[in-house]
Amino acid sequence: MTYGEPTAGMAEAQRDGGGAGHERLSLGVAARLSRYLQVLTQAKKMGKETISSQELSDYTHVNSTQIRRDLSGFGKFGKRGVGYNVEALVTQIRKILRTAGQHNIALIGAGHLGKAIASSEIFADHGFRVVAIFDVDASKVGTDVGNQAVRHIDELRQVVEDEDIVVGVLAVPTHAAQGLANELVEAGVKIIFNYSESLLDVPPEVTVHTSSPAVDLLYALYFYLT
Amino acid sequence: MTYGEPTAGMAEAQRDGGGAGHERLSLGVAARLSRYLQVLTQAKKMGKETISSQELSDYTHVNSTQIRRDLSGFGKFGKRGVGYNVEALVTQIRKILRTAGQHNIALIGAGHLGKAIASSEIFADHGFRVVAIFDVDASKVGTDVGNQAVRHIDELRQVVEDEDIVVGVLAVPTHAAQGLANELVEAGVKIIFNYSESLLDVPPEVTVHTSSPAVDLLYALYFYLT
DNA sequence: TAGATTGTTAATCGATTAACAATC
DNA sequence: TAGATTGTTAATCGATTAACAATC
Repeated sequence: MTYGEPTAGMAEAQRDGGGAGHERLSLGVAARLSRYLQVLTQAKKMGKETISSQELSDYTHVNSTQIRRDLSGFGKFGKRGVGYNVEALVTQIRKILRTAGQHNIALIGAGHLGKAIASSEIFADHGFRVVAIFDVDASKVGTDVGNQAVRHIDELRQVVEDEDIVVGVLAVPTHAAQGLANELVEAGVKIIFNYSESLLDVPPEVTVHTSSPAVDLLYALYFYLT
Repeated sequence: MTYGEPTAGMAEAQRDGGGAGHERLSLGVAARLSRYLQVLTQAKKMGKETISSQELSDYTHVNSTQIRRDLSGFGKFGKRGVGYNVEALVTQIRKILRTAGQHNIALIGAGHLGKAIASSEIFADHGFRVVAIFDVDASKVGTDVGNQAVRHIDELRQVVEDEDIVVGVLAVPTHAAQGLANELVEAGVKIIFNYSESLLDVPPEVTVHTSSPAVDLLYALYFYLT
């Protein structure tokens, strides 16, 4: 039972790999592990000590058998009759996803959405730290948002370099998104999280992830209506 | 894309009976069609008249052969050598997803996030209309957000009934989310879009979709780091 | 015509699921 | 022990891909 290894010749280190696995996870496995992590992180905050695959299934909508299968590919993390230790599982999954460390992100846009993001803990809980907030609007530059001073976009390149920023979050109007995406790319950012509706054109080495709540709603609605 | 979101009773996959489905779409197909719709909607706004499966692939990260396969299951929408007519395809997919109509939604929370959502077009573009905004904070009630007056949460039940609201969007702090989810459920809402981190417990007939940008970032980061 | 792109097939691979023995 | 839940198997289903004829 190997997970996502279109690359041949790496069949080892699977069973009890834990963090020792060297294979790239398949897209599906990586996506699901990330979702388990989301639930586990919150469960941990709520003081929950153990969690069963069925409970994880209820919150993630992933089949419980598949959850057990996903996890057992990396080790025997559970205890029969009991479930999984929440804290230990968080640690294991972070190791598997190699995202145990801290990551600095740049936030572009100090409007309502930017403020909401800056003051939220959703990123912080997963090791992402908003180290700088930028805006093009001179009247916003210098004001405080989420205990940081808003900087002018001209400082972007320098900050990305100094802070080793890989991720940029675009919380700007749709019409301004492509231009600011270009600036992020030029500054060296590799992952752009796009909250606008704009279809962003970027070089192949840059990944764009576009938030699309309406699409998610359409999808949920379809299954409600049928 | 949302990977693997099985719900109970999704076993009815679509039979390729050649054409207009009366059958329920598989989760994967419904999720992908929703994403095509997102891109097409924006492409239409930008004045694009035709789009190829390869272009759709670039923006959605779905294989182009699969896109053609998904679409050809419902009809011959494309023109060889040219591509798909954007406007016609939007209409077709809306029909397939049975979300061609308008849907009223209730927004809970008039903070930064609530304001960002209310003034955004992301929902409106897909036929969702925010018909009411609620908050528990008396000092916010009556103020204008996105050209609507904020109402007190006590009015929720009546408004849901009057406006035939199926979807509720929770843009509130994590600690308040469960209580307000309960109110939404009691008011008769069937789909809750949760922007907080809270793990919401709801009855089985209600669907919760939790926004999780940090999870999406973790996922993107994994593929950048490996 | 020449180039582009769809619609479709067939083969393969990965994901999903039910079921249940193992074991806490 | 009795109940609960994991870890694993085997079967099935869906996704992915290459390839290419059809046709704009």
